[in-house]
Amino acid sequence: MAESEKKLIAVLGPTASGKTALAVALCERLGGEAISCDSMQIYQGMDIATAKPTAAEMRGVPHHLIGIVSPAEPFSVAKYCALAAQAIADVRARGCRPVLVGGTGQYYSALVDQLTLLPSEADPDYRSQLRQRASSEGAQALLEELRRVDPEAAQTIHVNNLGRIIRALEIYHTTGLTKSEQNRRSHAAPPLPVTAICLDARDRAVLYDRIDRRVDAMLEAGLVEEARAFLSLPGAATAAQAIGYKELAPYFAGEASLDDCVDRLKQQTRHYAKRQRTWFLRDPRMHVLYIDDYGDAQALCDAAMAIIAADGGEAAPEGNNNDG
RNA sequence: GGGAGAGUUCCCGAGCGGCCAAAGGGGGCAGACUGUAAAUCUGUUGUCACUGACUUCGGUGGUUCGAAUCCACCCUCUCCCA
Repeated sequence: MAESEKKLIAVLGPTASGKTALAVALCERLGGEAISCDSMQIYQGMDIATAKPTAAEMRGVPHHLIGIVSPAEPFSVAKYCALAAQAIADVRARGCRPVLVGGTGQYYSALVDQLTLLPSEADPDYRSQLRQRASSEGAQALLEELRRVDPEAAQTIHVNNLGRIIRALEIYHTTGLTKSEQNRRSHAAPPLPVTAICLDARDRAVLYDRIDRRVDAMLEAGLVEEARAFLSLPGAATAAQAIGYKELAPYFAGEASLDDCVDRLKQQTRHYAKRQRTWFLRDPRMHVLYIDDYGDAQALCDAAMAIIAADGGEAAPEGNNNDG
């Protein structure tokens, strides 16, 4: 089977679930290259906080879309999709198997469902204008305005979610099409054939323990200094949202102890992990692999290979995968 | 030893005679998500036979038609004077 006919492989899951290790192992077995699906690892710097794979972890497997955008640059799903589609094509052209790996659900879904994200770029002036109106007239007024042009969208957006209200109005303002209409048109292309594997833990304590240990390791690796440097940079819209920096700000400001900030950081990471699970696990195409079902990385990789084989993307690996 | 104050549901914290299973926040649990997405937002959170009943506001005993709220004593903690 030609590489271009084989399904894309995707290794997804909550943070600290072991995506990188599994993806690298799969690449080694399948002759693959990893393509990151991570809204924060895409930025330059920010190495510790975003847990970018180290050279040792990559074990020589090429990784794409990591550290390629300046944190000062505005980034978006649409840009990601374009870059990722190109990366997938490049890997295939090289005769290699693309293995998507990451935890950003929105990027993953937009890419794999091949959403056609039409013309509407952000319009900063219009946005700030709406934001002003929201503070003077209230968000309810904006929602009512949206209801007039796009009742369908207004129905699904909560008043408190101002960002979504503004974006919906912005879409109409910049394209003349409603968000609902755009959403319908976005499904012009068929979804990419993919074997998607989501890592998860049956026992949530297992995942949370991994998160705690990872944060501790980040601190040892110099997270505090990286955060101090990052926070002193001028406004980096999207990048500034990364978990790992803003949580330490109270410490730098002398308003909280480092320990308290670190606890907060771990907490925020757990919340994030939950949101990731919610996103990935609702996808009916998702194959779930519970990390606590497997004794070692080898067994986990065998299980993943079995899923890939069963999903029609690859010949079954030699050896057996039955003694998990 | 003397004086002042505090003990509330998983945590913090409001309540100070009925409208209190008890505001608000945190945490937990669940969910949404189409150019901010590691973001933003929603629901839910004593128990049960769940449009009702039952148990709960440090403990015990009172006052009252009625108490988390008032009284007495006890226990614990904080602070001030010795």
